[in-house]
Parts: sequence; C-alpha cells; structure tokens
Amino acid sequence: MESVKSLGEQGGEGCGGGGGLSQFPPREPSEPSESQPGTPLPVPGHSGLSIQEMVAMSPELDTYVITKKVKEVLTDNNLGQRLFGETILGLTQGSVSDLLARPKPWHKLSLKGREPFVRMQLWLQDPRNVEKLMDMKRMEKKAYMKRRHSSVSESQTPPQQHLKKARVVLAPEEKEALKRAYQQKPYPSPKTIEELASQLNLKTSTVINWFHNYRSRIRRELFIEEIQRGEGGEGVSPSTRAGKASEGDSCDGTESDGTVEGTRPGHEHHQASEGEWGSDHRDEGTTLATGSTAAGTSGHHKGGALDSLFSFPESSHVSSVLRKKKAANLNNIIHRLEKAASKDEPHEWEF
DNA sequence: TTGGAGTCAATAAT
DNA sequence: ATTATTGACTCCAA
Repeated sequence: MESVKSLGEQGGEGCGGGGGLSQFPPREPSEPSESQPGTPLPVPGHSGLSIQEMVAMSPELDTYVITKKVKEVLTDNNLGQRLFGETILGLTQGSVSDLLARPKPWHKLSLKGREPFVRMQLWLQDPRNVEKLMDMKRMEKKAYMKRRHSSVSESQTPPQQHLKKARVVLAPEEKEALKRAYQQKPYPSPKTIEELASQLNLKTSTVINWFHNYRSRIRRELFIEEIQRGEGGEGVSPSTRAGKASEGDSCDGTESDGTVEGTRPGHEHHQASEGEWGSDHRDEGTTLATGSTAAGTSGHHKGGALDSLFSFPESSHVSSVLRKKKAANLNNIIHRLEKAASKDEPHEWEF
C-alpha cells in the first residue's frame, strides 16, 4: 500500500522505559517537576534535534495532507485521537480533534503551531509507530481492566462540592445577538462590550472572550476555505472528500446564515447594511502582489537527513501550491486593509 | 492593554 | 466510547 519511504530507524523501543505510559509533561495541576525548558518532549526520531529545531528548519508542510493521512491511519487501525494526541502530540483530545478537522495552512501557523504538524509528519514517517501506538492501547486497556477487577468498590468520589466554576453556556439567542453585534462591529470598544454584557446579562469577560474566540475561529474558517480550494483533481486518492466549509459556521455552532431577520423585538438601529464582504469571492486573485512578500523561499538543502525526513512520497502539484500562496497573499492583504481601516480611533464604519 | 495563537477541558453530539 | 464544540486561559507581541 502506501509507501512511506523509510529511513533507517534503529530499533528502538527504548523510549519509554518501563512502566510509564506517557512521557509528556503531565498537565496535572500538581506537577512539581517543571523544567526542561529546552526539550520538553523527546522527539521520536532521529538525530538529537528537538522538535523545535526541526520545526525551525522544516520546509513547508501540507497540513491538510498530513491531517488527512493521520485521520486515515487512525481509523484504519482503530486508534482513537485521544491516545494519539496525548502520546504523540502531547495535546488533549479536544485540541487534536480541532487540529485534525480544521488544520490551518502552514504559512498561517506560528512556530508553536507548526509543532504538532511536524510531530504528525514524523510519526507518519515510520509505520512502526502505528504498532507502538497499538501496543500502548492494549496496555492501557489491560491496566483499565485490572483496575476494574481489583478495586470493585469504586472510590467514593468525595462529594467535592461545587468547586468547579460552572461552565458558561451561551443560549442560542445570546449567540445570535453576539453574532449580530459582531457584524456591526468586529472589534467592539470596551464601552460597547459593557453594553452587550449588560443587555445580555453576561459577564463582561464572557463577551470579551466570545469576541476573541469568534474572530479567531472565523479567521480559521477563511484559511480553510482558501486551502481546500485549488485542489486540482488528483487521480490517485480515491477519497477526495473535501469537507464543507463556508456553510454553517462551526464557529458558533448556531446555524444562522446570512438571513438577517429581526427575530427578537428588535432594538437599536439595524440598518440593513450587513451585506458585508463576508460573502464569497470566488474569483481568484489574479494580479496579486507581484513582488510577493513571500517568506523564506530559500532553497534549503540543509542536512540530508531532514530532506529525506520531510519529502513527501507523493509529488505535489506545483500549480496547487502556487494557488495556495496566492490565496494566502490575498488574505494577508485583506487583513492588513482591515486593520488599517480601524487604526486610530475606533471608527464607526457603519454603513 | 488589546488582540491573536494555541490549548485546555467540560459537555454536547454521535 | 469517541469525537466535536466552545468558553476560558496562558503566552506573546505591539
């Protein structure tokens, strides 16, 4: 089947040593040990380079292809993303789910953000890794079974009375309202935020967080939209499932397309000016920044080891890559304009 | 401080 | 049982 080329990885199971399942910085709230400022996670493969170093010199990776492959491998082998995430990426299940479902394009990722993708790539490199993970899965199950068998009388969970900050759950109407507010003002002033908070009976911080999250997630949707486009028509992979995006916002869960209706006994002005450029500009950016502020386009030829490590088995289509770059550029430009438009004084660029 | 990027982690949805 | 969603946090930069 696949080809993952190989590299002579020396055998090694050695990593973990004995007993411990996870070799990650236990996220436990009570972990005294706090050190290793340099190399948190032992990079599975190769040279003694830390992932950070690898990330730094890594060539551009196709996050979409990587996640697609990872999902495929995980399902094929009945491996859950929880185990994969905690063991291989050092991330929690929720984060992994998000990452696999909506990977941001490489060039939009920070160094930190690229780390998980480099780990995934590294992991995919060696098919033995799958075996290892399956072993872990078995061990976990065994441990679980053992536990259930021995201590029949479960540990009476001490009624730890409400020491959990109840999770805030915004009602659909509240999300609706916030979303509407966002359309009017993506970056509300503290004054506006206070207003919204009191009108919706929410904590100010909740409103602030909502805006942060919403902006961030909207942004990501855009990236995804741009990435999934430009997908030519490979003839290789049978399953060319391009997820659907640009439809129901996965950003807020609530479905509420552009239908602008004064659902609630409206207040405020509602000037119908939500046309927003948010629609879809299917036209391609044609004459984009000719000069292109492209980042490092250096012909890296560092160590041969890395080369073999990162080169994909499947040849990529240059046209596709170019397309993505163009789209990325356009997006950047748009963002800059956006920012420039709101610089200095929170303009009320209403209509 | 404000805003963005990454995540966590509770809880919803499958 | 898993996976998906999402409000809140932590870090960082300007």
